[in-house]
Amino acid sequence: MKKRIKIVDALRGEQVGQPVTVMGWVRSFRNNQFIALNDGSCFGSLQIVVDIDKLGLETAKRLTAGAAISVDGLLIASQGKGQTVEVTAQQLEILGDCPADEYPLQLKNRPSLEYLREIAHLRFRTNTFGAIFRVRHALSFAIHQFYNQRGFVCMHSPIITGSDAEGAGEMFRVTTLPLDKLPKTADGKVDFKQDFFEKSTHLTVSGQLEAELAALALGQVYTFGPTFRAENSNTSRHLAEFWMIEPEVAFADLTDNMNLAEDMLKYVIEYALTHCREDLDFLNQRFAEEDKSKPVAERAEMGLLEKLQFCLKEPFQRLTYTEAIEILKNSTPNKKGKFKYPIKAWGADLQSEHERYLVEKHFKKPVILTDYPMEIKAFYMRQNNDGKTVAAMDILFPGIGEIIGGSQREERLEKLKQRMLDMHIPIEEMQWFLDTRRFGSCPHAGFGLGFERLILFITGMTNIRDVIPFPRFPGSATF
RNA sequence: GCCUCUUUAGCUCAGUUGGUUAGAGCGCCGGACUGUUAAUCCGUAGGUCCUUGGUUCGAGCCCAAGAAGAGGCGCCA
Repeated sequence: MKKRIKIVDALRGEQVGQPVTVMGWVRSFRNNQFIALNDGSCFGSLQIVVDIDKLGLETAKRLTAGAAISVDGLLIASQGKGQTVEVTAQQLEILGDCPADEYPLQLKNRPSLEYLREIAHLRFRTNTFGAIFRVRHALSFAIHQFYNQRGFVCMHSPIITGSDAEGAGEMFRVTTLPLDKLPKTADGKVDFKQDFFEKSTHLTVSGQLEAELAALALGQVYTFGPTFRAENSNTSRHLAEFWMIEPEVAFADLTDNMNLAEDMLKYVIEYALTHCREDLDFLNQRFAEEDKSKPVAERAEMGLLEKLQFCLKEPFQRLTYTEAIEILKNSTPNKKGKFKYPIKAWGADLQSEHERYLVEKHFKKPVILTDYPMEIKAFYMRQNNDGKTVAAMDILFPGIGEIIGGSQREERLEKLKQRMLDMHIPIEEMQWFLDTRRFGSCPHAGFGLGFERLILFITGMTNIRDVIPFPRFPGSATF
């Protein structure tokens, strides 16, 4: 293959006056003269100027939207308005035709996100999804960079787990047993001794427990991997397969945990703002247009970029569950009976409507809620001295709700065992986990960040199925 | 899983109280065009009105069931 320069580099204009080869996909062909060429290396397209007589009508007709071409030419300062550089074509080769009468993406059409979801294999080629997936990459990279700079070890926790006590919901079974004739034991149950791992196994719902094991030796670790939930969740915020970041830190308490989470979120937002400017500008514009079509009462108070910058300069609002209940109890919607689930007493689990009120109406900024009632939280969270709350924290973001859930972990063996007994967690199968508390236990804390929810927030998209290349959800594993 | 809404041309959508031959913009196809910027201009074609059943002289429109999609809720990240 001929050596090409990427369009992102060509647009920088440093090579003006030099012969170049560029390759990409035609976005549009105007006036028998101008090709807008995009190669995915950046949001923008490069203008190619062709001489129709030299090119020939037969070739010109094949310059349809989506066609892959290679162009040799001279990179020059643009002779027209609207762009700084362009390429005058000397040689043009069509690498792959794209029949316009069959190709579903035409530049001037406005396909809906729902329609693009049905052709997810092609939606990468649109402005919107190009921008989203470049931002997704940048955020992924920024997360690794953030933890690397702080001396964390990236830990690849297992995807197949033999533990069914991770405590985070319904799991997908992993098996090689023949489903049409399952081997049975004497008492009629499935005989997993004959399965691949000689035991019952599932896809992981969390890497946290494994991360704890590593953190109690390496000090600071994080996982960044796929996570699976077999829940029948039909919302714009849930996926059956999603990516989660789970840091775990030894010698850290709940405050350290909150500081780490807030620092990380701000770091990656800042990273996106400085490294994805062009893509975010487009998404910002898209967000504004979407907003305009909504009824006035539902419109966002801030634009996308404004919202991201606001998050950087304001400290997140930190308050306890107990304080939040007081605010909610005395809130106008609660008094006027506007909540579907009215706040009556301490101990109730907060619903989406309550979280949204706190974040979007009361504080108007990201909120960290801490010290939840023990009864509504997981077994591994550290019990507070009051005997009724645990050192948990949830970070709530506008529009998407819970983006981070975490806690200081219960490091005291007896308290942890008692809690597991109370909650019917099979202690015998969890000895490997309890060993951390037997041998050199120490205070430690961690949290889980839903990667796609972070991308939702930063891109201003509203459906989680639009920020992962090939979404998996109940009834759908196409592509 | 529950509630609400939607489904009309390739895409995005109008379609009046149930009444003749179902419309628009864009795209596609054909033509024109050497400084365009979602290029523009001219012309043509294109429909299982989601499916099935029902009411009616007559259904895109009313009723029932089903399918697909979206939004909200629950579960959570």
